[in-house]
Amino acid sequence: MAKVDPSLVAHLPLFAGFSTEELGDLLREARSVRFAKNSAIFEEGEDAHTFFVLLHGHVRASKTTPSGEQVVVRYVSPGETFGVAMAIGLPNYPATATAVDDSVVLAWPASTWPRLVAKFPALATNTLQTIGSRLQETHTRVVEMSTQQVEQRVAHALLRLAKQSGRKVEHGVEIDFPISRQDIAQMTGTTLHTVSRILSGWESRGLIEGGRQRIVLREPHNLSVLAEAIQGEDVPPDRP
Amino acid sequence: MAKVDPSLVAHLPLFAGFSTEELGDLLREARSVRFAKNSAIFEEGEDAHTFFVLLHGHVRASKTTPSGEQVVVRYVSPGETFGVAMAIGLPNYPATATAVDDSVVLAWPASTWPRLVAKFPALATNTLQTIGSRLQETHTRVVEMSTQQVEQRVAHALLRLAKQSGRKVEHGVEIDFPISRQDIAQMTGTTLHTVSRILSGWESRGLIEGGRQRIVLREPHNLSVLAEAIQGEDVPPDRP
DNA sequence: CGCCGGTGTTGCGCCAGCGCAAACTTCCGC
DNA sequence: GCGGAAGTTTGCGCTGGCGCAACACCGGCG
Repeated sequence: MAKVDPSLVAHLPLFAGFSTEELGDLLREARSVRFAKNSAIFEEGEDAHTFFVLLHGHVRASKTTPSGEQVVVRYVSPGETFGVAMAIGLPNYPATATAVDDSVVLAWPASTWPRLVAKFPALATNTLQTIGSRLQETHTRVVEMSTQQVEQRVAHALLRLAKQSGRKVEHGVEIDFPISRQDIAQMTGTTLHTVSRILSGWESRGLIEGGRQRIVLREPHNLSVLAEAIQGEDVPPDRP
Repeated sequence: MAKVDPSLVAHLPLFAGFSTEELGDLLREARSVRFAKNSAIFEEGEDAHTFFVLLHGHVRASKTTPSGEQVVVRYVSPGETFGVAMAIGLPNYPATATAVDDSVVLAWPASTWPRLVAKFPALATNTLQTIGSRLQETHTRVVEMSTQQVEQRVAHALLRLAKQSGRKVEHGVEIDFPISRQDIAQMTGTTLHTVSRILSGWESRGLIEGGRQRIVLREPHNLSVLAEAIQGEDVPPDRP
């Protein structure tokens, strides 16, 4: 637990439209907490006692099916909120959050939410925007899973990861946190075997450079070409 | 365009926590509009000039891919909001809305949203809850598409449709609006051929009763058994 | 420094579901 | 009541991607 400098977080979408004093008010109620790499921040089903803003590091949100398979819901980047279950009326977390890297978060007790929202209405509208974009992204994912082949989906996933967490590196853009083939499989609805095969193929074509929990995009452009590959070039069957 | 009786809509989630006068205020700004079966309410990409509450009928929200394939995002039931793009900061509708039945909606000009939210903060929090549940549902869909076979996904889709729009009928529960095999395919990420085969199979087993744009669930229970069918009964592979 | 567990690669066989094609049924408009 | 369009069913062959299995690699720890 530590004090947080308001100026460091003032630009985050969640705090848009807040004055310095208001921001101070808000931050006074938060604790700053550190989570070690691979530690759980909260578990699916646990009661949603806290909501978070990620300050540093990366967090994976995932859901587990009754039969034990995991699906990655999203990766959280610094500046984003997560664990806002109670804001949308859920008493329990709908997913598990794991720090994939050493991470630092701001944490508010969920019980403060109603009071904070009443005091700062912008909090509700800002959160609405955030949840709205996530809904959009998730719909995009559904559309991709419905219409595209595995290879294209993986390409899209990598490009998205690179955009949101890419670090420029000598020969391209590297995804800035440890990510396994298994993780990518769980993001795209396929198996680690298939992902491995696809990445191997791309690596031999020079599109990417792989490694243990590590991926570098060497030719993002050619990758996006691959991602948009058309399968049905003919006229779409319309509705009446 | 017509007046709307506040008492008819007071119980809707969007208006939770509103006094009768406040509700009157809100409704005064809305028009009531009728859409004929199969008419478009708005199109994907169009600027989001209006937001809606469905009073009567059923509306399909769908997205179209660059290559022309359609994916059904959801079916809207009476009492639900739709077209709230601007509330989440989008200038354009992210999907197309089509009346699948003769439908009646309440329509507000999008331009009134900021003023309404400022005046009635509950509007923001209620919408947040709504969008939040939709996000949950969409995540569920992603998980299903990632882990289940087509047959199970179709079973889930039918059960969900029956729950939200089922009409009790002599031999079971009928889905209360016209829905084609194609529609179901677009909800579950498969083809109308596969859906047709699956439904035929179920019909011959007496689980359902089909017809042109019509489905009756005769044995919902057995259908849910089918939906939960386990493929990997073994121990799940954990993370470290 | 050598072992060991987690991670990644690759070959092989199989099958769920797709694509194509053709026929059939139902509804609607004329 | 007749024609045609939309929706549905069904057969058939093919293939993308899965499941299994074996192996290779890397990095950390004792």
